[in-house]
Amino acid sequence: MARTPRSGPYICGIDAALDVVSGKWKGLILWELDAHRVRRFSELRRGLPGVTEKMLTQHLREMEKDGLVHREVYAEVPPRVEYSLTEHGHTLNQALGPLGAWGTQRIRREGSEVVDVPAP
Amino acid sequence: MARTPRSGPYICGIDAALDVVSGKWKGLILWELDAHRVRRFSELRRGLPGVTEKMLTQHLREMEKDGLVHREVYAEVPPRVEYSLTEHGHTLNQALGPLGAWGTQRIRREGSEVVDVPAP
DNA sequence: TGCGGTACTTACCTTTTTGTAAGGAGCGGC
DNA sequence: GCCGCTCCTTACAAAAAGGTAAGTACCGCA
Repeated sequence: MARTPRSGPYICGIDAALDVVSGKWKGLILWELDAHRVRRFSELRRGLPGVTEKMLTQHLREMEKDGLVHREVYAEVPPRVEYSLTEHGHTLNQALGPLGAWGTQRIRREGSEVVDVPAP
Repeated sequence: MARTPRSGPYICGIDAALDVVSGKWKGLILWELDAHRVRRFSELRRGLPGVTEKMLTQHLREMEKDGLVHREVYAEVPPRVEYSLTEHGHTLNQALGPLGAWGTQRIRREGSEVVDVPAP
């Protein structure tokens, strides 16, 4: 998604919402953070099979800028950084609920493969 | 979004749903078709300020393949083609409802510009 | 001394998506 | 005859998104 011509002008709410969720891993990041409340960088990486460190940081930074996730850095060695959903991130996730249900139906209809990621 | 490695494997429903809605104009197309029930190609084009004919056909074809829109061709001269939502397209739109509301809130929060498209 | 673990950044390259411009088929109107 | 209308298609070009690989800094452990 474009980063520069960001933040509108939007034609409708869908537009504005899709803007913050579209990105290869954002849906999953939201899902992971919602399921676990708090996750460290490496936990997220392990939770998203195939994501690279670069993409993960990039997406997390964008979501932070969009006010969806909170980033807490602990000045320790080795470093520890914890990510969690903000209030807005949480409400977004709730708004995504029906969409997720629709998607699940679609998967069922199409008989597409689904990769199941076991929640630890 | 990728067209070739389509239809999964998906990790969750959100994933599957976002796959069919991500595309620069898909949200708006859905919105237009939901608001007017039936629209001709040229009406859609006029309804989506800035869309090119190529992108519009491309997106409509993908959405047709995804079972979201129905395409009715009338063998007339000049040609007439009417687009409408299928049952799945309709339920998708309903599932997008909460997301749209969230987006509207976000726009309000951020004070982003919104381009209002007058519904004819 | 060298390796592993953490959480990144940076430079570079490939793939995907979007845009630009042009053409086409058939008919009515001037 | 030529223009305009409709709904596209095609070739090409630009922009954006994603991916690869390497490097950084600090410490504990063997």
